Amino acid sequence: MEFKSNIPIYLQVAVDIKKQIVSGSILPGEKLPSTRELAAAYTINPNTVARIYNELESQGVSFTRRGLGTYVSEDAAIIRRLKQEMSDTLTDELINELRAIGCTKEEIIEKINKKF
Amino acid sequence: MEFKSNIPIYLQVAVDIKKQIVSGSILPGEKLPSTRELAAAYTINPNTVARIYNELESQGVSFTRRGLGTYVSEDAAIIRRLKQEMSDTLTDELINELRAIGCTKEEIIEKINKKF
Amino acid sequence: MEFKSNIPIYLQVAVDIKKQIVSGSILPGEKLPSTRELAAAYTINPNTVARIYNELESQGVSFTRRGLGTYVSEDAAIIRRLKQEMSDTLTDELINELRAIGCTKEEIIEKINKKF
Amino acid sequence: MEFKSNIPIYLQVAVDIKKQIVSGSILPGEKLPSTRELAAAYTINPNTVARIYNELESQGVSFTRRGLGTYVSEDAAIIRRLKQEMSDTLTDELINELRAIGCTKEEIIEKINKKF
DNA sequence: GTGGTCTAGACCACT
DNA sequence: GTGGTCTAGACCACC
Repeated sequence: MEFKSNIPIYLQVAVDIKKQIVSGSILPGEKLPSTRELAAAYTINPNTVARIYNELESQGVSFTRRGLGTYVSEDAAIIRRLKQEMSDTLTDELINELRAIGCTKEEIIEKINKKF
Repeated sequence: MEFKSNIPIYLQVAVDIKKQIVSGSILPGEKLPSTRELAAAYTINPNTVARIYNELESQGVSFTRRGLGTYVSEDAAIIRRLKQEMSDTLTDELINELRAIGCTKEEIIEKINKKF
Repeated sequence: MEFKSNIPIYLQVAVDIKKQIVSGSILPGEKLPSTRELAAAYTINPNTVARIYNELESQGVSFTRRGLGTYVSEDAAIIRRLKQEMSDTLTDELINELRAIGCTKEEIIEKINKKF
Repeated sequence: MEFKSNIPIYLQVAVDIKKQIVSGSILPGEKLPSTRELAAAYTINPNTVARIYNELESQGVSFTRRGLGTYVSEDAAIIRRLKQEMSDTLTDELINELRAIGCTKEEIIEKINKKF
């Protein structure tokens, strides 16, 4: 994965993991990679991974079992909320960018109907 | 403007200018800033500006008048095509992301109806 | 301030600051010490202070102005919620400890009536 | 049991034992563990245990029968006084904290009525 | 083995 | 000056 320079790595990776959770490629209750594994996978510092897992945990997306590892939350409501948030963000971006270049609401909806 | 590290600056600026053209903040036939002006505005190298104007001209978006400067094309069809291209690219990208996290077409359209 | 060994420093200091906010010795909107100042005051590492302010911010207790500093939230509802949380925690502790040594509810209430 | 770093271990263990006596999990007249047993139970030094029993005996909570061991006092008045002391100390501490964050007597009593 | 915490020191962007 | 991020390396508690 390549990182964008203007967004903190820990946020980019957190979003990446959240996408995998929301899309179902990581299941509720599933164990996430160990901090050292993930650090190696992204070639980042283990402390940065700790921060990522911290971020996820503070959002209720994951929880940790001491000495065992970090797990995805099994709470379906949280996963739903997460999907809601992420799709809202993406939709907002879509609307703003298209509006900036002068698209009307109808044009946008037409595009989506055609492209999806 | 902030540049992303993984995309050439000249492309990022070209897209930025094209957005302004497509949205109407720069009008057909209008004179674009001089190389030195644009270099100063974006705090980039004048060589990079030359590349930007090359890029725009090769797409038919602008043309140069020897000794006078660079002008936006007056051909409405080209501007329309440009808007079409840009909005398509944006829509494709974001729809892919939205699909990846499991959004249906109906969900997206509903969101747009609500937020626009 | 002396730290208890079994509780993370960043949590102890965060609680300490929250007490000051709830009790009114730090007012809503007031500027908190700079990270380096607080680090010196508690003789801890600036990184640990960053974590403390992070913790407070993620709880909505504070916010930061880039290049200016960290400020206590001006949202009265958040301060109220904070007081609620902290008094609940203390009351729970009081109840649990006294119950552990065999006090009845009536004894506890009598004590409070007498001591307060 | 976890020890706090800033309070002598012998005092922490003495309090722990007194809690058990006051709550009734250790009965009046009951034999307390031998020095070596208690040292093993808390993984502390036998010398520290001697100090603990000294502390208890000086408060009249326990007494030693030469060659037999240490026993909890059978004097109900002493146990009552002990309970009084311990619950007073605890209540004082926590009431101070609650007052410091601006809780009124009524709020605390209401909370206790709700939670107990 | 796991995550959690802390220090030290660096570089960045913003004001 | 401010906070924000990241790396490096250490030690701890839990399993």
